[in-house]
Parts: sequence; C-alpha cells; structure tokens
Amino acid sequence: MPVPATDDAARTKARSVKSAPYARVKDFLKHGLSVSRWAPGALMPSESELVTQFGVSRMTVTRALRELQAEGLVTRAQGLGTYAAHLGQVSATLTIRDLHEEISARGHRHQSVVHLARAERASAAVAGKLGLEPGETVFHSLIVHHENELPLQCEDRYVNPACAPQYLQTDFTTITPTHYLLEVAPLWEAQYSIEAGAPSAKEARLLGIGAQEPCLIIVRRTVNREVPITLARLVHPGSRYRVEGQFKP
Amino acid sequence: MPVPATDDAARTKARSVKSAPYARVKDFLKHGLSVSRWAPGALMPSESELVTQFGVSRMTVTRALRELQAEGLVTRAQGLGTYAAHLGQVSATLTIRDLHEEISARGHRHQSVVHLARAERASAAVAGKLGLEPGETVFHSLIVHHENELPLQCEDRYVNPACAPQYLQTDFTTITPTHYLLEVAPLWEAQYSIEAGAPSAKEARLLGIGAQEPCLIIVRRTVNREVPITLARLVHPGSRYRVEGQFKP
DNA sequence: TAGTGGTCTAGACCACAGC
DNA sequence: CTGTGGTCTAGACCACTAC
Repeated sequence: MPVPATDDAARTKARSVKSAPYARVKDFLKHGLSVSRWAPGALMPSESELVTQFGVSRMTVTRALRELQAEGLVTRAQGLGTYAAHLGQVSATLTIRDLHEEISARGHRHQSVVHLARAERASAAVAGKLGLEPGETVFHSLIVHHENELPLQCEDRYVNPACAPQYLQTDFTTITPTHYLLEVAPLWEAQYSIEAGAPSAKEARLLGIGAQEPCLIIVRRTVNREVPITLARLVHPGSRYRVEGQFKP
Repeated sequence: MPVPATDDAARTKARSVKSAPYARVKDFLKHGLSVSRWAPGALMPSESELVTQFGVSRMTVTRALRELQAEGLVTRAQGLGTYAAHLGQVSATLTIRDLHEEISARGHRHQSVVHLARAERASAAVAGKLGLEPGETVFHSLIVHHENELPLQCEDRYVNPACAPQYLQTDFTTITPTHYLLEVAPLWEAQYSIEAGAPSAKEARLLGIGAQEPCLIIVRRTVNREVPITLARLVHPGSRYRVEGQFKP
C-alpha cells in the first residue's frame, strides 16, 4: 500500500464536495428557484440572512446574488430586497460564428467566390443605415460561400469606409469579410433579424437554386462605438443551413 | 454668487463624472479593447498593475475583470494572466417572448385556435427526445395563433406528462402553452434551431398559405434539471414573422 | 521563487424604501 | 428609525505557471 492519503487527495475531495462558498450559496438559491421554492416575484432571503445561514461573509453572498442577477434569475432593488425574476421572456444565446470557422469545424472545405468588391456611391437606403450621406463612397462586396463546392451563403455587404479603409485590399478568397472586420473593429454591437423568404432572381442564380426555394435570410447591422460599420444580407438555401442556439440559465 | 456647491451637488457631479471605481476600471479596459489597444490574444494588465494604476483595492479590480470575463471579452488563466479574447464567434442574445405578449405589445389581438389537445402514445422519435419509452403516454397539442385574425404561427407541441400533469386541463384559448409551462417549470434550458423551409400540407392549410411559401421554422426542445419537458415545432409564414435580436458586449 | 489569478474575511460608508 | 442592497478596503491564503 502506498503512502496514506496525501494532502492533495484530501484537498481534491474537499473541493469536489464543497466547491467554493459563493458557489454553494448560488446553487442553493438556483435550486430553490428551479423547484419553485420562491415563486416569480416573491421575496427571497436577504443578504444578511444568507450570511448567518451559510456562515460566510457578506461579500461572498453578494457575489452569488450579483451573478444570479446578471443571469436574469433574480431582480434586486436597493432598500427593498431580492426577488425571484419573472421569466416571462427567455433570452437565448445565439452564437454567430464566422462561416469559414463553422465549415472548417465540420471538416469541410470552404471556398469564397468574389462576385463584387468595389467602391460605390451610397444609395439613400444604405447611407441611412450606415450613417453616411447619400452619394458618399461606400464599399460593396458580394461573395458566395461554398461548402464542399455547394453554395451555402450569398453575402451581400456594405462597409463604412471610415471604419475599414483597407477593406477592398483584402483577399476575400482567404479571409472572410466577417473575420477581417472583427480584427479591424473587435468590439461591436449588432442588431439582426432572421426571416424566411424567397431569394431574389440574382441570389437564386448565384446559389444555384430555384426561385421558389425557401431561404433563411439574416440581415445584420453592426456598429462600433456609435459608428455604423457594416450592413450585411446573408441568404442561405433553407435546405442547407440552419441557426442553432441554446438557453441556459 | 449663490451659495457654494452643496454636498448634494458635489456628490451628484462626482458620481456623474467618476461613477463607481469598478466601473471605471472596467470601462478603461473595455475602451482599450474597442480601440485595439490590446489585440486579441494579447496579455492585458495584471490585477496588481491595475491596483496601483487606479489606486483601488484588488477586490475592485477583480470585479471589473470578472465581469469582462463573464461577458466574454477577456479570458483569464491562473498563473498566466488576463488575455484579450478572440471574438471569432459572437454570442448574440435572442429573446424569445411568449407569442401572446409579443402580439399584445404591438397592440394587436391574439387568438388561439386549438386543433388538437389530447394524450397519445409516443412515437419512437418523440419518445427519444422527451426521455420516454415508445408507447408511453405523451400530451400533444396543435394550436394556430392568429394576430388580428391572420394566422401567424402553427404550434405543434409534445409535452412530458410527468412535468405538467395538468397540461390538457389548460384553456389554451386564454393561456398559451409557453406561458403555462413557464409557470409549471420556471427554470429551464432549451436548445433550438431556426431554419427556412416549406410547410407541410397540413400546416399550409392551417396557416392559409400556399404549399410553396417559405416558412420560418423553429424547433425547440426544453429540459428542466435533466428532465425533458417539451418539444415544439413552430411554423410561421415567412412573410409575417421574423426573429430579431442584438449583440451588445 | 516570484508573479499570476481565485477566493474569502470583517469590517465600513452610502443610498434608498418603508414605517 | 431600521433593514435593504451597492460598493469599497486592506489584508489574507491558496493554486497554478514559469523560470
């Protein structure tokens, strides 16, 4: 028989059983919420109650509650208390990956065919959404992405030249616009909509599908620190693409 | 000249200018990330550096960094340091609201037509996804939701009876299944997929649309603490519905 | 051994809500 | 006035990494 239980083993065991105090408080509250111990809108234990109940300091309890608040499971109000949240609307996390990564992750080949990459004068509609004046210069690219030689996405994109002056010099056959723009402006906000619709005649031709085939259309507008960066319309054949996501409290 | 600055005024000004110390640290780092002061993957200032730089305690710095980590803007490793995150994949927040609330919020009328609400024996496919044995009892509802008398969603749903025994007693003309299930099981996880496709013949008939019309189809599976609750297929005419969301670091 | 993050403590002051 | 959350401090011990 080897040496008796080492410190390491004892510590590992203790950790796996007790985990961190703040996590124990958090799990206690989370579990109570999941079994409706506190109904939505009900008053939950105060910080000081949890302090005495768990025998930990207030900072520890505060951290647990703050994380639950960040996750949307409780709402807190100064002077009032902590309340179980109404989960009437569920915020799900939808991960939008760079298409090149997504295809590579599947072990498939990704190929970009550049149909357009030039400077244009902005139309009124485009200018409005990119914060430009109509007639100002705007970069416009039209790229069809293939997965194993099968067209997967038609990417029609307008870019604000002020945010990415080198945009047109990029080799889009090796770097996707999304990837390039992420490097140029790594922190941004985006609004998007997802809808089903028929492709335009041009899109149908580029994607090699029928004019009636349902397509998943994502329209995304990206801004960085109040400055609009880019406007993209991504059209996918419905039979070849779907968006997946999950919600996890 | 009026009375010298009151305490209140001084405090308000101080607050609006300085805000909370942890927020100042956070904003400093966030701003640096947005202007590429630290490129993705680069080493960022250590906690102790920030402590001396801002003249605050370590707990304050820690909080700022922990929140940035939770937001996915930095990655941290014990013994190594804090690194600017690669934002190769963007997690967007997609809010799925109860359809009744969504329609009401637009100031429109919502009407549910119940085409089916009964117990069935689970098929192999449904049983597998709900954690049941084939042939076990499962609740099945088929409801068409209308917005101002126009069909908007065909909701085909299977429910695990163990999670919602009273499901079939619910009056679905006044309470949506989503709303009811949220009350029965307030804390849950969901996986879903969004795709474009043609409706089935039955769905086309129920929605009053052509068999070729593109539809936005959401398939959602919901589980609560390892127990599958419900499986839903939501079919919307592409011309009448879209999903919107946003990403905000 | 030195530097990093991960966590906890025991106090403290403040702002806010309700009585 | 009391109780609530919101925040900060100055220290502490630990685990991990790299040299």
